Amino acid sequence: MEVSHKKKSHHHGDLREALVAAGIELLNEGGLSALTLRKCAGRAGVSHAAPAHHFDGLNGLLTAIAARGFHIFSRSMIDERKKSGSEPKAMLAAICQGYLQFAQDNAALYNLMFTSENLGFDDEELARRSVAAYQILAEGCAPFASRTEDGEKIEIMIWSLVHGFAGLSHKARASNGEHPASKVVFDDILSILELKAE
Amino acid sequence: MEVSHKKKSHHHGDLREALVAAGIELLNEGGLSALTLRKCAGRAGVSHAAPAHHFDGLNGLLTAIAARGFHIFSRSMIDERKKSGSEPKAMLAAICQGYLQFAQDNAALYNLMFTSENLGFDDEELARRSVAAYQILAEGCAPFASRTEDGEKIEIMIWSLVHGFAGLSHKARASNGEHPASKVVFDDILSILELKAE
DNA sequence: AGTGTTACCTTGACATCGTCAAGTTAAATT
DNA sequence: AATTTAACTTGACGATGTCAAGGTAACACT
Repeated sequence: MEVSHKKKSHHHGDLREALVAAGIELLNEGGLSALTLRKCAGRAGVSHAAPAHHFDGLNGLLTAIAARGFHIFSRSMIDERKKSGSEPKAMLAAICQGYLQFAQDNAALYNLMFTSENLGFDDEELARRSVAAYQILAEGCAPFASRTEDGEKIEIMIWSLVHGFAGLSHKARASNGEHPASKVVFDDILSILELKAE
Repeated sequence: MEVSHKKKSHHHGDLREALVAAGIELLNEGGLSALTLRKCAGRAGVSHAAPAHHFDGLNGLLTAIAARGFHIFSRSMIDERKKSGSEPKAMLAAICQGYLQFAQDNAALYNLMFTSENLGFDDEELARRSVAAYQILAEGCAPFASRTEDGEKIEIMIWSLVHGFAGLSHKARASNGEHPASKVVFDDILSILELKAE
């Protein structure tokens, strides 16, 4: 008996992973309304009821997809951070760049991760991956937390800022560019903050 | 023939309004997944296909609900602003308070308004109401736009901040209080900005 | 090697959903 | 009063999530 993850047994090679991948594909192609248990099953080449043996219904699949989303999300932030120098301000800007890049390239997945009502809060993998993503942003904020101010407040402020900007940018792209947020780039906003390290 | 709004004719008094109200009720009670054309029709006391004569399918109803949402949203910000003094900083804080109060009391409706893919972008009422809501926030930001900095950037920054904070607060309430954003209040974040009028 | 067990998947059914076509009833118009 | 039109109903269709029951291939064990 296996530990429940990574089933590589018979009929299908790794159905669980194939279903998650198919779900992300559908999300990118047609948004949340295009993501369907039956269509995921179809793309994976199995019958419509097969997913039930790997996930607790649709919400279970959504939870697994969100968990995978947070993994990709973290990678996007880390990749950008690696490309920046070691200067605190540049690093934070790079992390935010990775944040916004992911949100832009995976809009439907991002919304699923952050605004879905039906995710399993208690899922271990989802909790771990989302906390890990937050850690990256928090590390980027750490140099700017002076001893008088609570570092947590800085984190929440930056997180709110980038999260909010991502959401508004989505709407800016949906509307036909009439949206106020479309003309402004995030770096300008960060510079207004006049953050100072230490 | 009427102008399409405010049908007070026969069988039902004002079905259009009743359907929107029922939709908001369902949204508050069970989230987006509980919002159904057929259930709205049922609550309004009409048959399942009646809504089709007032809205362009489900997306049309969602659009009307979102438009009504922006109206309530604007009222919430205006109400709080009235309760504050005339000092610029207090006014902006009050507007944000009304913003966050609405987002908290109507979480599902708020998410529908800001993250739904299926709203009619081109709907006249929705566009008008959402622009009106943005105006309120923009007016609150105006005193802080120095001539050297583009006022629009300040608006986007504040909007991103409060929008992002609202979204994170939703997740903080969904998770069981373990979320970082739950311990911090928005006023603390606003004070970090050290905004100065003029 | 043969047998039983179990994990993996299929088939079929059901209720619910959005949508469409056609019909019905009541109001408005002429 | 007759006709037109607006408001709603009825019935049907395909798609969806979920459940129950069955089948099949891999594995375990004697």
